[in-house]
Amino acid sequence: MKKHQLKVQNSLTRKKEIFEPLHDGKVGMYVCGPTVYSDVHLGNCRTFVSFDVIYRYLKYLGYKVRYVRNITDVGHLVGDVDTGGEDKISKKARLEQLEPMEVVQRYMNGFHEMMTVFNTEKPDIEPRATGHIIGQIKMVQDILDRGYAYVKNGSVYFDTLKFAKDYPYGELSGRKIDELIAESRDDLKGQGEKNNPSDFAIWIKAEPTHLMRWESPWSVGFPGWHLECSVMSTKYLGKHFDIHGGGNDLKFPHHENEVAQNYGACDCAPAKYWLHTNMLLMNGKKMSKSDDNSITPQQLFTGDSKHVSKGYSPMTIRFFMLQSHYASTLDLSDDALSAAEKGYKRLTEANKVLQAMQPDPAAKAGDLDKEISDLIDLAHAEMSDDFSTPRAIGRLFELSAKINGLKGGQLNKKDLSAETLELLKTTFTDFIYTIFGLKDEDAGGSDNGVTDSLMQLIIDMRKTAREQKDWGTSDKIRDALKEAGVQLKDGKEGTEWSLV
RNA sequence: GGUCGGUUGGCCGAGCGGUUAGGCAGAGCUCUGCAAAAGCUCGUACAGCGGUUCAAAUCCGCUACCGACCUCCA
Repeated sequence: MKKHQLKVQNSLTRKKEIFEPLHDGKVGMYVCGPTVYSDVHLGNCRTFVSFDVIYRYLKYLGYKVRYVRNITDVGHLVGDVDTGGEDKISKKARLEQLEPMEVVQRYMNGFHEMMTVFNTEKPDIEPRATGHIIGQIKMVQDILDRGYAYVKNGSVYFDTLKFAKDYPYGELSGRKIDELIAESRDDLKGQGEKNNPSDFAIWIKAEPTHLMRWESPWSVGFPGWHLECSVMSTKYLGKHFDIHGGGNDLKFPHHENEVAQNYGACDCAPAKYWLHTNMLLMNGKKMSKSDDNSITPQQLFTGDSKHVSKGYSPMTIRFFMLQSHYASTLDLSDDALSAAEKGYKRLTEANKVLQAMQPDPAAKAGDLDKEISDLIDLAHAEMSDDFSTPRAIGRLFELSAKINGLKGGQLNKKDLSAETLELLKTTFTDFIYTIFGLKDEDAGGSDNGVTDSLMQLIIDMRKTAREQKDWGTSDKIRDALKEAGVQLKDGKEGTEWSLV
């Protein structure tokens, strides 16, 4: 099979580029993780599912990937430093009368559980900001030494004006420093200690009531939010690494300032490729914790929300997410979810049929063989084109029609070579499980095949009834099973069943 | 207000200058004892108005909506 060149949409250049890792065969990828001050919501999950697929696909292509995804457990403020911003973790701890680390542990656990439910692979390193305070202090010092920051009353601010003279500040987010300054003229809000409104804190002096605090050369305080990512990506992936990812909403100011800090500290650009996932919408608006336009994964599973008519399984939701491109917005709706649910079932059923299929001994490669090989090749090409899961899924559906056609006798198995059948099988397995990270949910598993035996017995009894043209009995069996949620499927080679 | 992005058939969602995306729903046909499942076929979508081109959903301009970022958010 031809190997397709991987292309990625680089936010930094706003172009789709051929992916070339800095070190042959290896990829370093840093993704901004969650701030663990409350339950994850579905929007977070979408981003991490997107990067999970990217991680999986890179590995599938044979790269040795180091995937670093941080946990922000300090430094992320509510509001601005100057306007009395409070650390999110600290605030939650104060409100719930918990230790800050208790808050962190609680929501980090919840986050991990949800990531498991969505079947995402664990990152190779999951560093936490509080574990890297020394590194952060060091970087603040480096930035100060190189003249891109200044100290004010124990806090340290990044000097964006100075920086912008030497480097292109705003490159990533498309901001212009002049406009950022100009904006402030209209905005009469107090600038506080900052020399310029576009400056940002890299070390913050802690108020006496502040729970999380560390000694530093400038004050007892805590690091600025953007700093942790600069420090931890550098520590684990090097000064210059391959991929930096995160949600679209982090582009500015978070990622922009991260870049500035890296240049500021060591004159080096952190990532070669910046990948940004787009937002999950609900009712046409960004799903957001701040307003109530948000649904928790749990609510979606149980259907306990005004936004859905019923519950949807984690894999249905994962599949739903993969049906759109990671860089497009995705609008969550009940209709879309139930369509995804049926589509997902169609795909998994086709896969079951496929895996049970045996090649025809007299098989010869014909037109059908080529059609199928071409579709397989296309599916790979789609994935290599900026991880286009929706198009790859489209190809899999086209292949599903072929599979069902072979099974139903509309297509002839003689036209499909054993090699291509085998390739088709591995393709489905690779895509569904390895790359898309979907997993079987209805596998009852623990009843030692009792269900299968029972079903076989019932199917046999119905078969006998049908042979005797006892339609009353056979239809009663069929209808009663349907009522119980079991779908009988009469085919050329006998009857099969599946859960509805 | 500034910057950027979007507007595709009943619903979701690809598409980045010429070719059927795909899924769900719907219609017809085949198969079936009747169904279901499955297969095949079909609906003549591209916000509006201009322009460029042999050719535009796709490029350019204007208009209208919608959204994101600019302040914490994946």
